[in-house]
Amino acid sequence: MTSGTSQGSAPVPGSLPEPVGFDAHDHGACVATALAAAEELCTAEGLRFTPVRRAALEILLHEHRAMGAYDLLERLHAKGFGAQPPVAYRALDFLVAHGFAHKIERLNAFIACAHPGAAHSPAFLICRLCDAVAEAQSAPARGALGEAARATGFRIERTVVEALGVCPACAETADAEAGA
Amino acid sequence: MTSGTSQGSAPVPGSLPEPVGFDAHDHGACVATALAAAEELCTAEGLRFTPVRRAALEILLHEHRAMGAYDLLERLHAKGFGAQPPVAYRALDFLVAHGFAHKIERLNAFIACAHPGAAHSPAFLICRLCDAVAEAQSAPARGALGEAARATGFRIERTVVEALGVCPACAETADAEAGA
DNA sequence: CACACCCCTGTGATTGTATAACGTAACTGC
DNA sequence: GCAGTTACGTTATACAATCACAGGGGTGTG
Repeated sequence: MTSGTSQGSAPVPGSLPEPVGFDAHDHGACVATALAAAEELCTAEGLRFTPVRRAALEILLHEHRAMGAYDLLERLHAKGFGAQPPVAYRALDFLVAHGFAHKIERLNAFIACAHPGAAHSPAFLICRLCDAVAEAQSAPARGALGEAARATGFRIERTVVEALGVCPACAETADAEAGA
Repeated sequence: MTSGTSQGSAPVPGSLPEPVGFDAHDHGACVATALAAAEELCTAEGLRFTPVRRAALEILLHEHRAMGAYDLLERLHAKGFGAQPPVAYRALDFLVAHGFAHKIERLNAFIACAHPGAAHSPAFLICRLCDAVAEAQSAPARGALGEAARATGFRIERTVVEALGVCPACAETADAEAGA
């Protein structure tokens, strides 16, 4: 539970945080499902799920990892869309604003939401070795900060919760190397 | 109450997040105290509290708000230090690494630590209108995420907790404007 | 003392992230 | 068709961060 994002695909720690290898991955189904859900949600809410926005979400879902805005821009351009930064940023703004994607502040990167539709304030587990990101729920964090905020009269609207550390796969590899 | 940082100096919401007006502020004393404490800590730990690093901390303490790296760089340069980004980033790396300052990921900015010396994992309250930042404690947040992490085998090393919202001063102004 | 070594500092150049500003195109309702 | 609104395309630029390389000033050893 709570997890549901990357993690499983954890690459070799020393390597670059590249696509790793989705060649024979069965993302196809889950990507299609998520896209359909997003489309339905947009229709229901009167939002315009335009081609760029759809393509951006599709790419994020397909990659299944945190992507930089310029990475996304490159892919969008390859698909025939514009090549200028605002193309990517406007699509990302839309996706983030409506909960289809999240921004990982620590990485200056974006990732498709793992629990689309559900109203949630997400928390992330970020591996500092392979940059894999897992999405969890953070509602409880409001209890801790909420008190401090109430005491000072601060009105919380949104929270960013990101835990840095080492994912299971990388920890295993690191331990093995340390032992050798 | 946890606070202790900016907040009190809250400017007009529409205006720029400028220094506001520290003219007749009595920071002098607390800046000196914090600097002395940092120096002592460095001596104790065998760290080199070099002139650039000291000047950087002094500026952050004096400003008493979240500063961009280039803001800091400008000030350092005005004090006779180098003018290139690495000058500021290296000093900031040192200060952050040893707990004398924190990075506010959401703002890509840095702020002097409000509880120097004490081992802590800080949380921040960030006003989206005036960019004022207050530092609180977040240790409890680990309870929430800690469980999720344990379940997945993720080893947490550091947490970033940042709450976005509206500070008391800005809320007051906004309410007044809404009523008018 | 000479030497190598390491850490810190300085500089130039480059990459990456994000937004401002402006005009245009497309969809909506009348 | 026309006006209002929203999204898109393009140019340019501000801001954030890193790379690569050149000196300088300690310290420890021979």
